[in-house]
Amino acid sequence: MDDTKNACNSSSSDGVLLRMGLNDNKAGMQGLDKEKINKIIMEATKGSRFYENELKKDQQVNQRIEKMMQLKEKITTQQLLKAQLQVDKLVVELEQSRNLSNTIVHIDMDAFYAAVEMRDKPELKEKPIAVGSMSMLSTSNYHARRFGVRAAMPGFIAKKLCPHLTIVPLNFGKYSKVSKEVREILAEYDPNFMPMGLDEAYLNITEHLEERLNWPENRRRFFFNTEGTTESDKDDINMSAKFNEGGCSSSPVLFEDTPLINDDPEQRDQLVENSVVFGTSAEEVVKEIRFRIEQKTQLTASAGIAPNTLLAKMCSDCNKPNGQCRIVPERQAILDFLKDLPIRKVPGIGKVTEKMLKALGIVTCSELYQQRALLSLLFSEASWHNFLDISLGLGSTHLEKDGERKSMSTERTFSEMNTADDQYSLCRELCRDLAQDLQKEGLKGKTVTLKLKNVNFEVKTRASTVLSSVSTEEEIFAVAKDLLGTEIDSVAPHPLRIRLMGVRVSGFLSEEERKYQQKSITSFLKSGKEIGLLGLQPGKSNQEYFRNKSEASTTGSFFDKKRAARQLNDENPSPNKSVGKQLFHDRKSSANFVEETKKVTDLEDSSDVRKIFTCPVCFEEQSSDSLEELNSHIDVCLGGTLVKDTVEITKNYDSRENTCNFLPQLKNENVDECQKNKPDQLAGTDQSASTSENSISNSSEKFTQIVSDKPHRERQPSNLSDIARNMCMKQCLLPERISQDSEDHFEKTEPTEENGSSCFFEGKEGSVLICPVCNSEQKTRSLMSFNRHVDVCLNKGLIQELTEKRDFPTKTSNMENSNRVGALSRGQQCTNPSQGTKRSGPTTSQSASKKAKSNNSKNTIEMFFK
DNA sequence: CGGATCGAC
DNA sequence: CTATGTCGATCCG
Repeated sequence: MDDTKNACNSSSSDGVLLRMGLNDNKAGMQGLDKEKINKIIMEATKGSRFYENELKKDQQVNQRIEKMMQLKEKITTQQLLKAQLQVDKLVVELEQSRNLSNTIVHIDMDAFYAAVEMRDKPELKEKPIAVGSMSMLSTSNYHARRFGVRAAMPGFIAKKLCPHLTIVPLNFGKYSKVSKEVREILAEYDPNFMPMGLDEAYLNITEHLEERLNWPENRRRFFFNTEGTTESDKDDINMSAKFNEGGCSSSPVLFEDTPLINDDPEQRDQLVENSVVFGTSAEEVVKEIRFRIEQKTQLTASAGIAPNTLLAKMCSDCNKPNGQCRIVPERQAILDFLKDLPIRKVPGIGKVTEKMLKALGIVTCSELYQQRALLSLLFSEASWHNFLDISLGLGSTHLEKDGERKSMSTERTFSEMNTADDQYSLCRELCRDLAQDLQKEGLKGKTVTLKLKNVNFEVKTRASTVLSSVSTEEEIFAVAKDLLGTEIDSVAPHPLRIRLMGVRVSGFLSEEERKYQQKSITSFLKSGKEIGLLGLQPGKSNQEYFRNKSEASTTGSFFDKKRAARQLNDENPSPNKSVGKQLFHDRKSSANFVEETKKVTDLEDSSDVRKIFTCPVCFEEQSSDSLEELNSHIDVCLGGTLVKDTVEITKNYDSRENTCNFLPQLKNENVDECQKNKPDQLAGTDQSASTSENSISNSSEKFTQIVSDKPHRERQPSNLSDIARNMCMKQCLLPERISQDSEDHFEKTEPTEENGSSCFFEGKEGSVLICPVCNSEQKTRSLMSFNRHVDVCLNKGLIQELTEKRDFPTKTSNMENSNRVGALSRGQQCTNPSQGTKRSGPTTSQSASKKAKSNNSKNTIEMFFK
C-alpha cells in the first residue's frame, strides 16, 4: 500500500459542474449520457452570476486543499508513525466497543414527492416529471433522472436537459399526509422510530424481532389491497403499480386483528389466496413493512438493514428503487460492504470533503482506513474520529430522540431588491412570520441573526445577542433592523442589492433554564412584594409587571429617550443613513436591564429581603430601594465615565485555558464557580493542573524536536501500522515513554471543557474600555473582543510574573492542534452520535489505552480489507 | 460570540 | 427571466 504515489494534485477549475449532472446513466431508453448532460448544464450556466460565485467558492476549496497539502508535506515519517500508534490504539478500543446486537432499519421512500404526484395524476406516469418550480426542483422521477434532471437543480435548466419534462408544483400538504400514513405503519415496528424528513426514517426493530418469534402465522399475514389482484401479485410482493384502479383512498386491508378463524373453506381459501405471510427474519420484517406501505399508499420504498444507523442508511441505497439490502451483523460483512464503497456515499461526507480526501488519494472507505494516521494529523479531532468510525463501519446503535430545537428561522428569495424601504419592510415581515412560528412553540431566544444574499450570490450573516430573550415581532425587528441598517450603511452610498433575506432566532433557554428563570422571577416578585417595593397587585402577570415598570420609568430615563427615538425610526426607516449608527446602548431597553439584573441577583439568593441590583454599566452593586433609583444610577453611569468603574471588575485567570475572564462584581453563581478555582491556582497548590500543564509542554517540546529533526520526506514504509508497533515494543525510537506520551495526546483535550467560558461578563457592547493591564484604550466591537485583548495582555505581561514563580507554561502552541484542516459535521443527529460522544470520555479513554498498552500491543489489528 | 462553511432533506 | 428553505454541527478568529 504505497500511499504517497497518489500525488493527486488538486488542479483547479474542474469540478464546479460535475456535481450537477453526473451519474449512472444506464444504457437503454432515451436519456442523455453524462457528457451531454454536463455540456448542456454548462451552456445554461456559463457566465451567470451564479456560476461566477460557484467558481469563487471552488477556488476557496482549492485553497483549503492547497493548505492541507502543504501541511502534509511537512509531516515526517516519525510523526506519521507516532500518529499511527495512537490511532491504532483507538481502533482497538473502537473494535472492542463494536456492537452488533441491534437491528436498525432505514426506510427511504422512492422519489417521494414525484411518486406521490404520479400516483395522483396517472397521466404523468411514464413521463419524465419533476416536483418544484422553474427556479428549483425538489425531486424528479426516475424517468427524468435519465436526462440528468435531479433534485436541487433549477427547473429551467432541467427543461433544457429534458424539454418534455413536466414540472409539478410542490404540494406539501399532500406529502405530509402520505408521510403520516407511512409513519403509522412504522410505529408498529418501533414506536420510537425516528423520522428524518417526510420520506425517510430509522427504526430499531430489535425488540420487534424478538417478540415476533412467538407470533402465530396469522399475525404475520397481510392482504392485497384490491379485488382485482392477480396471481402474479402474490409471487412478487415487490411488484408495484398494480393497484392503481382499486380506490387508492380506501385504506389498506389489514386484517391482522381479525382472527382467521373461518370455517367456510371456500372463504378461507379466498383469504389465503389474497394474502401473504411474512417470516420472522429481519429481511422478512422489512419486506412486510414495504409491502404494507405499498398497499396503503401505492408508493414504494427502499430499505437498508444493518447493525447501526450509518450502515443501514448506506445500504438502503444499494437496491434503489423499491429494493432492500441487509448487512448481516458480522464484522467481516461490514468491512466487505465498505471495501469499495466511495466515501461520497457516506452520509456526512459531501462535495467538499470528497474533494479534499480525493486530493489525498482517498476515494473509497478502505482507503479512508488505510490513511487513518495521515488523516489524524491533517484533520480536526472531530473529523478524523468521524472518518475512523466510518471506515470501521461504526455508527449509533440506538435511536435517540432529537433534543430541543436550537434555532428557528425564515428566509425568502426574491428578484433583486435594492431600496432600503423595501428591505426594511421585508425584514419586518420576516420578523412577523418568525415571531408567529416562535409563538407556536412558545420559544424565546437571545440571538437574532440576519442573513443576506446579494445579487452575486454572496451570503452574509450578521448576528446580535441581547440580554433578554426576544420573541415578538417588535423585539426581533428591533434587533434585526439594526443589523440590516449596518449592512446598508456598509455599502453606502451604493444601494444594497439583495436576492435573499432571512431572520433567525437562536439561543433559546433550555428547559431547565426556563424553569429556573420562571422560579426566580416569581420568587423575586414575591420578595419584592415583601419589601413593599413594587406595589404589585396579586393577580398581575410578569408581563404586565414589566410593561408597567418600563412605562413607569418613562419619566426621563436615558434608555427610554433612546427607545422613543428608535420607535420613531422604526416607523420611518431612513434609507441609507444613520439607522445603523445609533448609539450602542440602543439595543437594549431599560426594561431588559431591569429584568436581567433581577434575574442575576435572584439566582444568587432569592430569600434575601434586601435587593441588591448590579448596575449593568459599572457593575457596582446598587443596594437601592427603588427601581427608579437604579435607573437613575444607570443614567448617571452612562452619561459619565464608563471606564473608571470598569476597573472594579474582578479578574479571573484560568490557568489551564490561558484565558482570563472579567467578571462583574456580583455574586452570581458564575463568580462562585470561577473563584473556586482561583485561590488554588494562584497559590500554585493545584497539583493536577500543574502536572497536566507540564506534560503538555513536554509533549510540545518533543514535537518541535521531531519536526526539526527530519526536514526531508521520503517514501512511506509499506506498513506503517506494523512498523509503528514494532518500534513501540522494542522501544528503539522515541524512548521517552511512547505510550504515556500518546496518552497525553489523548487526554490533553479532556480537562479543558469544564470550567472554561461560563464566566464572561455581560454588558454593553461597542464601548471604549480601558484595558486594566496595559492601560490602553480599547475600542471594542464586543465584550468578547475586549476580553480577548485582556487575555493577550495578561499572557504577555502579568502572567509572566506568575509563570516565573509557578513555572506556568505560556500558550501551548502545538501544530498538532492548530493548523488542522477544517472538519466535517458528523452528519445529522443520527449518523454517529453515541459512538462519537461516549468513547472520548476521560475515563474510558484513559483506561482503555492502559488496557491497550498492557495486553493489546501485539494482537492489535489484523489487516483490514485484505 | 459571530461569521463562514458544510451537509442533509 | 429563472439557482430553495430550514436546521444542526464545526471551525476559526
